Amino acid sequence: MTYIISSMRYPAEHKEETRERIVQAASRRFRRAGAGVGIGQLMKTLKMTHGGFYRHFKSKNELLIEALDKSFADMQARRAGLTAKAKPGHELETIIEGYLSDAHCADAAGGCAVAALVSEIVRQPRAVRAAFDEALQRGWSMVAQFMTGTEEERRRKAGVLMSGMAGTLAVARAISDDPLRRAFLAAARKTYIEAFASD
Amino acid sequence: MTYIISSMRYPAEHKEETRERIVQAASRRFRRAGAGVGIGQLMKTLKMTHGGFYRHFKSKNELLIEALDKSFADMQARRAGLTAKAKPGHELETIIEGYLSDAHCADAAGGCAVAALVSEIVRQPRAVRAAFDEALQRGWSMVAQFMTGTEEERRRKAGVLMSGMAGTLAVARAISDDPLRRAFLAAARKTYIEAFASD
DNA sequence: TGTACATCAGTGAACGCGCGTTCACTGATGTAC
DNA sequence: TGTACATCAGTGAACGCGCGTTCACTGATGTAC
Repeated sequence: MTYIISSMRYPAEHKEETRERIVQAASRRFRRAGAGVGIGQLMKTLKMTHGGFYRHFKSKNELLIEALDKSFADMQARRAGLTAKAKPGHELETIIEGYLSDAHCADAAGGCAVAALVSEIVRQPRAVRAAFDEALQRGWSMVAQFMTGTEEERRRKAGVLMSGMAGTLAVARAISDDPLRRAFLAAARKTYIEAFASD
Repeated sequence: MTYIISSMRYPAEHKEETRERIVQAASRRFRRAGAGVGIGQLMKTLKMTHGGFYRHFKSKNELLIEALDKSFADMQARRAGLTAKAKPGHELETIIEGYLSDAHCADAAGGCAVAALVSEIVRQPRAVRAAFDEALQRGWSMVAQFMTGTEEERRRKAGVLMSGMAGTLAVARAISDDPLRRAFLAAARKTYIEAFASD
């Protein structure tokens, strides 16, 4: 009974660590290069071969789902840190400034998964879409706490704000002229703050 | 001299017609299924084989660019028709209502290319990105005429509005629950109209 | 402490598949006479 | 009007390539004694 468990050659952490390294790398890669990134390319980054991948995940979709979850969790954590340090009553402003910053625009790999992958998600299998969907709602309700109105209203407002900013950020990334892109982001920050954080 | 010209077997329109049918089909297909759609699949829709494609385009990228231009042109035309029929002073409201309508949400193939393809565009070759970029600016300046402020301000406001709505629409398409999606779109229409069309 | 054995994370060849692109061809049509 | 010929839009086999996934294997490590 305990035989099976005690016969593990590696410390239990070893495998778990590799798995996490894969999820971590995938989370960044997918955001930077899209959901079309191959298992082979990905494993090469980790100095491993593609075959070993299937010791950890039963399919690429399983990885995509976990990588998305990781992206959202990281974003959530960073946002929590940001709002905790913000002047009370200015949390929304801080969120908007951060989301539409030049830094976030330049760092797709470490940024919001919605901005990086929106239009690709609709084309993914049901399970992936469902994971994305859920994470989305979770992310929004965190932002909703800084809104005014009934709970329903606050959740909706948060959704409109966050999805709008995601679109704006994604479009900003498609603008190739540097000063134009920066001016566009600045205008967007101003507009979103006026519309959502000026009560 | 005239020999070469006069020796064409088909009426000059024939080839041009086929080419236009390809662009038309591609324009819809790319918006529905993403830029990853294959030449083979596409030509099959038109009851042709993939080989003939290269009589009309020198590469898939050339088609992508033309299909994007077509998508933008169609959208522009539809928008012009909509605003022409709108009550004077209510053009922006009409644009927002139309863009964030349930109908547009359900019709990705016939809808806005930005909402359908934003996050994929950044990963396309330079030439494609440039075409997208230009079309974007053209589309925005059309909407800008209904804004207030200096020309610069109006263009920026138009960009923020349109890119925000594109993100919101793209996210709405990822929401799988039907009533939730509709409520989300309704909330978005209200928010965008208040923020942009209530002067 | 030293040796025999079991485990299994990771390797790399192989699979079937669809991709973008090329190319020798076919056959319907137009023109020349 | 009838026949011979030229054109070229469209066909379909073939190419090299990367994909997701499978699988027999290797070899470093842990456990049993």
